[in-house]
Amino acid sequence: MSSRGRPRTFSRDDALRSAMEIFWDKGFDNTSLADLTRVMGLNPPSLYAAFGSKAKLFLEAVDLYGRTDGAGIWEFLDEAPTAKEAIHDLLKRSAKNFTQRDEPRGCMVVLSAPQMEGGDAAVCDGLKVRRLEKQGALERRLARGVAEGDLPPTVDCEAIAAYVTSIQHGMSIHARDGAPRHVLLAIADCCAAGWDGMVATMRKAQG
Amino acid sequence: MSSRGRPRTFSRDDALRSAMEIFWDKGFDNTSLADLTRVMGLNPPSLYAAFGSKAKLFLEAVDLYGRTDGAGIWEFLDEAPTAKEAIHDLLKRSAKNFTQRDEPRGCMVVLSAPQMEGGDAAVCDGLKVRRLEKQGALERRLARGVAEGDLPPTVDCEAIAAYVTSIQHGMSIHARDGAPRHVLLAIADCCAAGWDGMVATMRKAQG
DNA sequence: TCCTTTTTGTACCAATCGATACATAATTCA
DNA sequence: TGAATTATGTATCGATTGGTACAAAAAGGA
Repeated sequence: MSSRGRPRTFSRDDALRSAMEIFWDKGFDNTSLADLTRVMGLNPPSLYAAFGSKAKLFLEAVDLYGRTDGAGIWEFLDEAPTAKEAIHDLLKRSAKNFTQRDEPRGCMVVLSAPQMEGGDAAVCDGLKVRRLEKQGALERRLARGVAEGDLPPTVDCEAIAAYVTSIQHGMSIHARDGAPRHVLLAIADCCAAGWDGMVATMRKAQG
Repeated sequence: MSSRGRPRTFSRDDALRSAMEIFWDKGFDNTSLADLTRVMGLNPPSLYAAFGSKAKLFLEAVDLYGRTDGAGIWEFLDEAPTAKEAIHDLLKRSAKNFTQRDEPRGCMVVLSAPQMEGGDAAVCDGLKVRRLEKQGALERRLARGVAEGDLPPTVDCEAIAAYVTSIQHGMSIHARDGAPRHVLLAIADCCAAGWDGMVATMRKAQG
């Protein structure tokens, strides 16, 4: 593409990963440009030339997170033979992923920028969109379970998807509060233990 | 007490409530001193004389939240005849409380300051302590259910308490993401629908 | 009345925030 | 080689941050 001009002396990918790590650890607001230039090993003009702005860099970092450290959580969702197994596996993977050594605890998409008034709109919306995308994927997986017969047609897939993401998002807060891995795994087991009764009892449009 | 000196011209209680409302809406970091002095109707020296610092004001505001807008959620916890009813009521009240008109959505204790590296330690720890206090109250209510026989003695009260708070904390994020009230209520119903199967299936120390 | 105590408003502090101007260095293309 | 292009390091921008110094004002106590 652009081979003209002075070549950059840093790896864009490495710099982006460093940015991801500190954004994940400190969050968008608590991470300053001084932090970023330090861990990325470059000066502000290079950062802005390569990434545009702090907010754009953050969104690229979130995408990298979704492709790397955050990806494993969702790996078995579509491969699981039943919706029940898919959900239980998702929550167990979340429990493990949120409590790994040498990594910030919890999910970057949930924690790194609170959905508060006055926050950077692009950043907050970007994270919200990513959260809702995963919830949509979950809802589709549940609908597939209905189509394949391992879930009764009476279940409300939207409600259950919201229920499961609620548990998963709450896990991130527990992880940041210091909950040990076995507690997060126990949360996943609570959901699994109640599953059969839930899908048998619940009905759509209970209003 | 101290009747000497020039009397203050503002109501400390009213000012604190105004501070609570904007902290709840914008979060600790996104709320500036300029915001606070504007909505509280006083100048910085008066704010510091009355409340000490931004962080101390915030913690007082959180306490006020716990005594007022956030209190209703927990009202029926100890009065409910069974643990199951107590939990289902707690989550239904949370769903309603988190989606009220003319109030910020979600729980102030969960949302207003993310537990991130580099944040104000007193603020983050203060919120964490309040979260864990509620989780402890929940765990005690479950233990009471065991003692009174409406829960089998095999259940892991710590795990279930973490499971329920996970759902509740996740609800706050859903509320901020714009989920309508009926979706949050459906989450509460999912938990209730699975309850009997969960307590019948789960066992302590499954490791 | 005078002294002490406390609050008030103005004006301001040093520090940090995200973001840039500018000159220089390093490369490709002609 | 010379022109065009891009990246680099230094030094800094205006704005905003949380927090105060200071003197005037308003009360009680002697």
